[in-house]
Amino acid sequence: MEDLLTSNPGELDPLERQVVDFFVDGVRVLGLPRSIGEIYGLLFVSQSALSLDDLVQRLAISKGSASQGLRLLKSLGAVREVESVTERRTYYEPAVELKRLVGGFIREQIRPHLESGKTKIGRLTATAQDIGDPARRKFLGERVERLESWLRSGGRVLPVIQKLLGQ
Amino acid sequence: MEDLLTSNPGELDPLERQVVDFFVDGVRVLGLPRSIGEIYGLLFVSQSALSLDDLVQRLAISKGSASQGLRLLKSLGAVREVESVTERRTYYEPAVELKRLVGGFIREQIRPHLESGKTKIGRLTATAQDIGDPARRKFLGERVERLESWLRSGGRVLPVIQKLLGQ
DNA sequence: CTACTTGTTCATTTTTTATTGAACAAACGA
DNA sequence: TCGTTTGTTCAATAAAAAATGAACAAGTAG
Repeated sequence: MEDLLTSNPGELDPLERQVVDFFVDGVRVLGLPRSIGEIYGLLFVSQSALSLDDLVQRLAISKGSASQGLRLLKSLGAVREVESVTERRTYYEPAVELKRLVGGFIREQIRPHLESGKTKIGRLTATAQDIGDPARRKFLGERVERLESWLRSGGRVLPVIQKLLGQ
Repeated sequence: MEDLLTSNPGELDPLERQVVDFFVDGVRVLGLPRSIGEIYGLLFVSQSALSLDDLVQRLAISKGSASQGLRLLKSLGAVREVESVTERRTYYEPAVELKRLVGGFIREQIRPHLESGKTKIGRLTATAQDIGDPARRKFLGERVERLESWLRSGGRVLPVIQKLLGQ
């Protein structure tokens, strides 16, 4: 009933398990769901590209999870689609260059927050200027100033991180 | 029934609300619970130090949340205890130097994961060496090598971040 | 000693987040 | 055309994380 030549036993071998768990823990630090770590981990340890259905079978996750997980990983630039002339179905392989991974994460998960932070500080500045008590207004002005300086620092540090990890 | 002179109305004014929400969103990016953002935010916008009970009253959170939240913030170096000779109870004020905040976050939330990552890669290396098939073993050796290089990069980048944010 | 204040701990409950799986769409071939 | 394969969407459910609040400890004052 089982084909020993395919790498599709419906269960991970110990090494695969270890690698997958490594990435499950890894993505938790980044605030991403475990399925993301499982998918990326299995691709990372696999010598050949895998299809969505391979992931569903081997990780025992739902098609929905696999589909959504792959979408996020693609948006991060962490997986690539492998074109096949003969096959209709899509295969995926991991991007393993740290530069690309970090770049995608910064672009998709960090920059948007810096941007919305700037907007919110703008509104904050406006609200703070309406404060009647001068001492209070001065104090708040300084605090808002501080927030702006934090965001500026963030904006300056990100490119440096990317440069340092470039290769 | 209500004392208009104390800053303890049991409800936040619009500006305080805005600042607290700013930090609630901010800490979510860092993977910390909202109560952490609420507490730090209220301290940040307050001109005088606040007690645990002040936080409970004004934010309408439980004593448990306030106590645990303050503990985490203290461990991050994000709040300071203010000593008072006259008062028995402890008051808290926020640390507002980015250097200190980032340093604490790296020390408490990032470094430990890098360390445990190193350990796991050690185990991984051992497992990979037991693989029979030479081609497979070679492939896995390269991938594990890649993981090590990621962690090395992380270890190199963190001090640079800290240096850049040191004012 | 008792009553009160301040704060911590942790089992339970609530809230939030992730996962599932059924319904659907699109592409293909027979 | 209809049946099959491949993949997406999203409402319902399950799992994980956070917040609560009661019980407790330690200190203080009367």
